Amino acid sequence: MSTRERLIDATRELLWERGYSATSPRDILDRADVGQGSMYHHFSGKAALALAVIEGNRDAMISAGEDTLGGSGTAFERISGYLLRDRDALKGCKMGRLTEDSEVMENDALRQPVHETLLWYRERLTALLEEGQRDGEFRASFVPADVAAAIVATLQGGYVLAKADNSVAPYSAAIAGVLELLAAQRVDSGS
Amino acid sequence: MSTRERLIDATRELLWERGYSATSPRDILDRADVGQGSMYHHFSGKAALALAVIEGNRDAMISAGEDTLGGSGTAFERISGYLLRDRDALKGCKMGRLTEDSEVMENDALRQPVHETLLWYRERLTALLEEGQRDGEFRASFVPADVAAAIVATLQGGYVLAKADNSVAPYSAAIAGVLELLAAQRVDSGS
DNA sequence: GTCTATAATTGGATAGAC
DNA sequence: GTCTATCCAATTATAGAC
Repeated sequence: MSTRERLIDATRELLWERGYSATSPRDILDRADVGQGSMYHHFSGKAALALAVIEGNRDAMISAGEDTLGGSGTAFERISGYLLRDRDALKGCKMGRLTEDSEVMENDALRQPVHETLLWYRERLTALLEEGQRDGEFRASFVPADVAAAIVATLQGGYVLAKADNSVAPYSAAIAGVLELLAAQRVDSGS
Repeated sequence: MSTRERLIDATRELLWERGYSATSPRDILDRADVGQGSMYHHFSGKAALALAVIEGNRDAMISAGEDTLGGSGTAFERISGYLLRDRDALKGCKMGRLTEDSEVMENDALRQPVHETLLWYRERLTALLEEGQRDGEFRASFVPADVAAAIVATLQGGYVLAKADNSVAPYSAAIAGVLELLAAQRVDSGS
């Protein structure tokens, strides 16, 4: 693995674990086992390195999302597959956590890929819910864009609850809760 | 207002705006318009000052929650009143944001009041949803503790979406979405 | 109780050897 | 391309005057 790749990987891990502000160049160099000069040879500084990482995360997350949400099965099956995907809830979302990092939110270049990722998920879920309503799978009694936002928010908020509780239990409960409510929207749900 | 109170207020604002790690003693002293020595006279350091603030936030948030969730009206009315309460979504939750601050989560004393606050809300909403099911207001087709976690998570995640979008729109959509799903659980909802 | 001065450490970046 | 040495500012805390 190249020095550049080692820098990217170390930064990716640290941004996930501690965020941007709390990650120092020294932390990155120690974890990548690289000298001071190498980082400033490959990148103009900490912000440029972080930007490369965050843009890579955006691409990977959108790709993974399309694999799950654009797969086969009913809309409900695809959404529940997405929500129940195996995750380390105590680590949280590598994108979502950056929204609580002021330094990231105040830097338009860094905020942009975070924005694009979460927007993509809301839009993709909106399209899937609309499809479900059109096909008669779901009742027409909810607004797809609203429920899409609620689904993404439940995931993001589930991580918040897990971290506060130092336990995955409230994350799992939140996911289960939104699925129970969504299941009741299926026309064959018997309600 | 006493020097001590000014220190507390300045710290409360800064913890909400930037979190704990990104707030320096100097930031606090500047905003409180207090000299270096005063802070170390009233508190043992930054952590002790933050603890006083976070515990105060916990007490205020639980008190405000009981006012709304323990008020009059049906369970649905009280929950929608809580969710639709006027909030500055771009500022987010002063407690929730601390869960993304590693320094806070790794300090048990600081994490404890954050945990207690979010736990209290989940438990209070669970009790309210159970009450609604017992009274025949809600169907028995959902697990109260799951939906309670989903409601709190939607709020917390709604703030994440708002910050990423630099707009309150996705926050409002997420709240609307969870309310649309919950409304369908009312026995007189016609679904 | 509050102030200014200062210390020790870390954060982020640069210089220049190899 | 990578390294070590170094620089300047900011962070957190202490000392000691008033």
